[in-house]
Amino acid sequence: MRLFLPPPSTPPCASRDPLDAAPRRSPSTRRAPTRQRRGGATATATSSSRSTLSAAVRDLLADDPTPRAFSALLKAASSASPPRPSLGAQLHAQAVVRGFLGGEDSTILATAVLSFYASCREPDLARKVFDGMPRRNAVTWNALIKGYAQAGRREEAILLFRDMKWQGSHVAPDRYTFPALLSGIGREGGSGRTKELGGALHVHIIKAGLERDPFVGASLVSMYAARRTLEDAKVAFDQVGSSDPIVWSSMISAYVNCEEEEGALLIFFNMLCQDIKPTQFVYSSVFSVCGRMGILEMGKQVHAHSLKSNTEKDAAMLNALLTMYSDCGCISDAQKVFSSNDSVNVISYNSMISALGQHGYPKEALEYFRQMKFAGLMPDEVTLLNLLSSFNHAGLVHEGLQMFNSMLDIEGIKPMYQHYACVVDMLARSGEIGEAMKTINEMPFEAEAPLWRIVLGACSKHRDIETGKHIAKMLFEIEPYEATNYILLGNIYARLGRWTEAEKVRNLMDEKSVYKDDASSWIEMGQRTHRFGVGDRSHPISREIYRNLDRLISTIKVAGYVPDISFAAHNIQRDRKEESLYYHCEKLAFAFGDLAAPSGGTLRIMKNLRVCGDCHCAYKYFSLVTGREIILRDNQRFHHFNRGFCSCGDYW
DNA sequence: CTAGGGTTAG
Repeated sequence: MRLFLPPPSTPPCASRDPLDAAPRRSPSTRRAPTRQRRGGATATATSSSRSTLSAAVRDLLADDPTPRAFSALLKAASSASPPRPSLGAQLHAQAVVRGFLGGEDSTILATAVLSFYASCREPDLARKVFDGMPRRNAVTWNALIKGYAQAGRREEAILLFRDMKWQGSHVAPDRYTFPALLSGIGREGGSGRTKELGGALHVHIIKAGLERDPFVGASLVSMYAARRTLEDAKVAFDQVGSSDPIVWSSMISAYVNCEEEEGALLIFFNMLCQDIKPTQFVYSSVFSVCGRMGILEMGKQVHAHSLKSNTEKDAAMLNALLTMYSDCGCISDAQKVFSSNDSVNVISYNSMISALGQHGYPKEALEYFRQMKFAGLMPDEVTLLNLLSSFNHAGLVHEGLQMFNSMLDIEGIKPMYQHYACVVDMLARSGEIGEAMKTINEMPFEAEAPLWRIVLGACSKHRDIETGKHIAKMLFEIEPYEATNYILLGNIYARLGRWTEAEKVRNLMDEKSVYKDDASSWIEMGQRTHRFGVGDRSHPISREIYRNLDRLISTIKVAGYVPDISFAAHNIQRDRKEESLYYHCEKLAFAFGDLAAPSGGTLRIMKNLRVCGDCHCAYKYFSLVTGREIILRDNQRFHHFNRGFCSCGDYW
């Protein structure tokens, strides 16, 4: 496997100025910043399409325009990004003035106006046009249905679908109707009823004989995916039986949506076997899968594949690639992807800021933030959230609070729930549990269980037993089957050495049959991923791994490591607790990596749960005695261990 | 230069 990026021998950005890597953009070429939408074009593309479109409208109105010309320009205006409602409204008004609308033969132009409003998320304006039309055809109905569906007004879209058949006089739903409808009913909100609705539409599709249409099929698959009914999505996918890459990409994202990463990869391989050329959409999804799974080698291979296949790179694909490298622990490669991207957008910056935050580089994140504004891109809610989060990971409470308090005034972004949650986390984590509770009480949102759980975790860390008990009690009522709540409360007792009470909490879990996901850690070596559970002896060279681990433990003990048995499993006798600590999955993964990789090299290790406190301490010593850099990803963030220190500064 | 369609990234 060829490396297309230099191997990660260069240290992460700690020693590099991220601005060196970032592309230089001249602010003078930009107009006043406009807020970028998801999926929007880059700022450069936007400003040019903006001017040409305005010019076209000017030219048109100066001439003696025909209805055909109006239709064509309306079409162009509805695909402008960002949407420009005023331009279309102007054309609409001019068409009225010239008497082009209202007649029997004005259906096409009126439909063009209608779909322009629909594309601007103004279904009510579209409806007005619709109601004023003497004649309508299938295109008209479909455009209006789509307008409502995309604006999230499901019920009205469905009603129109029904009316279309009865009132539309011989206008039958066609292959355009179902995608228009399905794209709207999949999304969040709604409940059992929409689920039935999806199935009912599927029946309509079959009755209409459209189940093999790729457009219909792709939207049907994605509708089921959004409703998280993967089995139904598979049925729809098989029914299409198409080699259309969009149907396949829809199926891949269905797996991703339903958190079936392996399944998504299998579909991808299947696709390659059948010689179906992956699109940017497919690569984006697969990069994301590799990142989530933390499988760098696979990610690199897919990256290489995308380069060889001459797929045109787009912003979304490169952003997914960037995130893949970061998620696999390669922050400097993520920066390289950013630098080589000549169509960076808000999401590129957000992704980079998020990555730097997770890896513990708040200053560098802030630099990208400055660079972003300098480039004329408007920070959005996610930008601010990622910055706050980077401060939180680094324990920069003062800076974080300052940014939070000024975000509305300086950036014009009103704090949302997640911003408050991040601040509460920040306060609680740093020991200001009273302030955290105060913020929860004063914020304009109701705290949800995950936030309470964060505060509970902080109570455990800072030994605040009263607040912890109070929160735990509440959480047990809201979500009695969430194992973490019990474990955190148990930890509070355990940390204070109150073993009987800790035991009581654990017993409560058993009584209610509440289970936690088993901890596991994995490391890639060559083309394989090696996964370890706690006390796992299933690895082919298990003996050598344990021997190496024992050796490592003795060495780090000499260097000063003292085991912390408060992190030992509960159901173990006291005198065995210390020993049980040694066989935590992350220690096994390191012992294996240390054996299998050339000495002195960087090891990247992943864990599905939060890293254990004792293992965190042991890793610092591991890095000291083996001279290795260790990059550990847990379910929260990255830890970079080097020469006996962790990048998190023991604050996490 | 007459109107309508599906799938990606933080």
